[in-house]
Amino acid sequence: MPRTPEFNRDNVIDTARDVFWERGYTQTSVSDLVRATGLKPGSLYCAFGSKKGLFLEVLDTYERRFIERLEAAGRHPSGALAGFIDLLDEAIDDAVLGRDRRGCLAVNAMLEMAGHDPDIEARIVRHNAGTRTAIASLVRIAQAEGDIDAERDPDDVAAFILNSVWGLRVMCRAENNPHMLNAVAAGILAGVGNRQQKARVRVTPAL
Amino acid sequence: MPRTPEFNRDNVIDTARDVFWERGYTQTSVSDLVRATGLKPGSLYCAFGSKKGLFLEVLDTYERRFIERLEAAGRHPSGALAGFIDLLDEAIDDAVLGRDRRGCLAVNAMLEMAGHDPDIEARIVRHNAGTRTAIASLVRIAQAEGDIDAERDPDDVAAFILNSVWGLRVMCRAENNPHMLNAVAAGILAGVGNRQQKARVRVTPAL
DNA sequence: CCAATACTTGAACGATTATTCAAGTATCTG
DNA sequence: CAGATACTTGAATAATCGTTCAAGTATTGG
Repeated sequence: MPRTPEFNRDNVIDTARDVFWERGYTQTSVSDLVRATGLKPGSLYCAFGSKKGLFLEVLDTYERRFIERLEAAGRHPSGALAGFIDLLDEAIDDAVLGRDRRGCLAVNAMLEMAGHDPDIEARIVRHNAGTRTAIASLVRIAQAEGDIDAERDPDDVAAFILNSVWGLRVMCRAENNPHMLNAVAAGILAGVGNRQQKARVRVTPAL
Repeated sequence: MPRTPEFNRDNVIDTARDVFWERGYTQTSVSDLVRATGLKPGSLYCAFGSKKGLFLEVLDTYERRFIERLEAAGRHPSGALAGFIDLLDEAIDDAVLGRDRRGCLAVNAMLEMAGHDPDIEARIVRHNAGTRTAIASLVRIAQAEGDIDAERDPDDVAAFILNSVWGLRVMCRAENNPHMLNAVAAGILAGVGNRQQKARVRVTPAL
C-alpha cells in the first residue's frame, strides 16, 4: 500500500484561495503558493496539474459557498429580503472594519482574466449564471412574501442586484467610508423596490 | 541644437493606454509596449522613467477625459439627467455591440493593483474622489432642474451612481445581453429617483 | 524484513520579466 | 564642414516566472 498524503486537499485550496484573493491570479507566483501551503512545487503540480488548475478549483469552491449563502438568505426567518439585507450589511461591515478589502474573488478574477484566459473566463461566466439564478430565486421568494413588487420581472431585479453588489465589492476595494457605503446600500434597496423600512440598512458606526 | 524627438508623446500615451486597457497592468510587458508604440526600451525609459511611470501618465489622461465627459453631460440641452442617461446608453451600446468589453481602465486597475502598489492605488483613490465630485455636481444640476428629488443628499446619490456605474463596467466584461443591461440601467435610474420616463433608457436591439 | 507503492523533495530548465547603458545616428549652431 | 547636442538603438543584465523530473523517503502488504 502506498504512503498516505501529508496534506489535506481542502486546506490547501483554502490557503491558496487566500493567496490568490490577496494578490490576484497573475501576481501570485508559484513560489507564493509553495510558501503559503507548505507544499513543494512537485507536490503542487502532482495534486493540481498547474497553477491554473489550482485556481480553477479555488474558484469552484468559492462560488459553491457563495451560492450556499444566498440560498440560506432565502430561508431567513424574517423573509428573503431581510436575509439579503443582512448579506449587504455584512459586506459593508467587513469593508468598514477593514476585515475585507479584497473585494470579491470572482469579480477580481473576471476583471483580471476575462478576454485573456478562455478557461478561467468560461468558469467565471458559468459562475455568474449560477449566482444570477440564485438571486432570482431569492427575489421570487421576496415577491411571494410581499416585500418586492410582484409585477417586476425577477430576472431583471436579479440583474440589478448583481450589478449593485458587484459595484459594492469594487467600492470596498477603494473606500471604507461607512456613510457612503450605506448610502449605496439604500440606493440599491430603492432600485430593488424595497417595501420595508429603509432604516433596515443600519448605519454602521465609524471607526 | 539637439536632434528632434521622433515620437509624439500624446500618441505614445494613447497607444500605451490601449495596451494596458486590453491586457491589464501586470500582464502588459514592456515588450508589448515596445511593439505597440514602436519606441525602443531605451527611449521608453528615457521618456517615462519606467513601466509604472508610463501607466500613471496613462491613468491621469484617462481620468481627465472621463471627468470632461461628465462635465459636458451637465451642459446637455435636455438637462443634466438626460446627459447622464446618454452616458449610460452609450456604455451599454458599447458593451452590447462588442465595441468595448474592456470595462473601465480605472476600475480594472483598482481591482488589480489596490493593496499592492501604493503609487497606483493613491492615484486611483484621488481619481475616484474627483469622479465622485463631478457626479455630485451633475446631481446638483439635475436637482435644480427638477429631475432628481432635491431633498436627497447629492453626495449620497453620487455614491450610488458611481457604485452602479462601476457595477455596469464590471458586468460589461462578462455579459452583453442588452435586455439585462437595460434592466440594470432602469434599476439605477429608479435608485437615483428619476422623475422622468423610465423609457428614456432605450432597449438596444440585439445583434 | 522485503519489495512495492506513491508521495515528497529541491535542484534545474528555458522562457520571460523590467531595466540599463554604451555605442550609434541624426539634427542644429557657428 | 566641425562640433555639440540629445535622441535612438538593441544587446545584455539579473531576477523571477511556471514547470519538470530524477532521486529520496515513508508507509503498507506479504
